[in-house]
Amino acid sequence: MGRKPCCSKEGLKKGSWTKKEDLLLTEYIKDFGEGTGWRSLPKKAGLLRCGKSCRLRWVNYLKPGLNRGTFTPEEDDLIVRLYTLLGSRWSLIARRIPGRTDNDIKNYWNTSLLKKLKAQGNEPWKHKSQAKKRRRKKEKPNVSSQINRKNNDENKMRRKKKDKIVEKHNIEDEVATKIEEQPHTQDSTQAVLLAIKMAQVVQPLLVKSILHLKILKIKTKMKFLRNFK
DNA sequence: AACTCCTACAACCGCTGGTAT
DNA sequence: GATACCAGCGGTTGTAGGAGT
Repeated sequence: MGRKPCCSKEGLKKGSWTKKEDLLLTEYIKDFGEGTGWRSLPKKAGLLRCGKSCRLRWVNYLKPGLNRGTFTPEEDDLIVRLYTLLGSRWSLIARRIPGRTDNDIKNYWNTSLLKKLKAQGNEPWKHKSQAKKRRRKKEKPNVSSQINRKNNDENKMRRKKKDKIVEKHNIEDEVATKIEEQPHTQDSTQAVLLAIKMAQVVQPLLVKSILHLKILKIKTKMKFLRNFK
């Protein structure tokens, strides 16, 4: 049984948002907050949009505190460094740049920054596409139930070690902070070199966190098998 | 003025992880 | 354990508007 697509329902509006729609969404979130569930929000707010579309509009455009101005050299520098280390994990990068959204940064990267870097002969590290990686996984024949089963097992384990995952996030934070602490440079060649250098510094931290999780997974499995006996 | 091309960015789509039942 | 739902993420597409001819 497949999942119903959320945005293909008949009667739902697509395309650019009108001022009236923006107002309805803003007013609703002002009154009831973001945490009421995006799925049900459009109906409650009187909008003919899907929840996903509402979320995107709010997060990327209407949310207070967004910085919609041009990117500063400092921001460019930070984006380059974070991209070199993290790849296209835009949400993670956006969290380190106040007022900027993942969509903003992604667009800016794809339309301006990448070209700028290429023109200067400074192509940053190429990271494997996350979506392609995901799609490759999906291409395996008839594996949805296997994946689900695997996911469930992992979910249970994850619940047990939630605290440990928090530790991993702390390490990621530590890494990002280390990058931010580096002095700003006007020259993008230096920025890329610095980023590579930083990647070498923080790599052991990330490897440590990944290994940590893998060990935990094995330990949990062993424990489960012992109990099963 | 009319057309084409290019750029920037808003919005969409498909997917995954987390969670509830 | 299986299934379904939801929120969020990242790649891609659509399009408005500006620049060039």
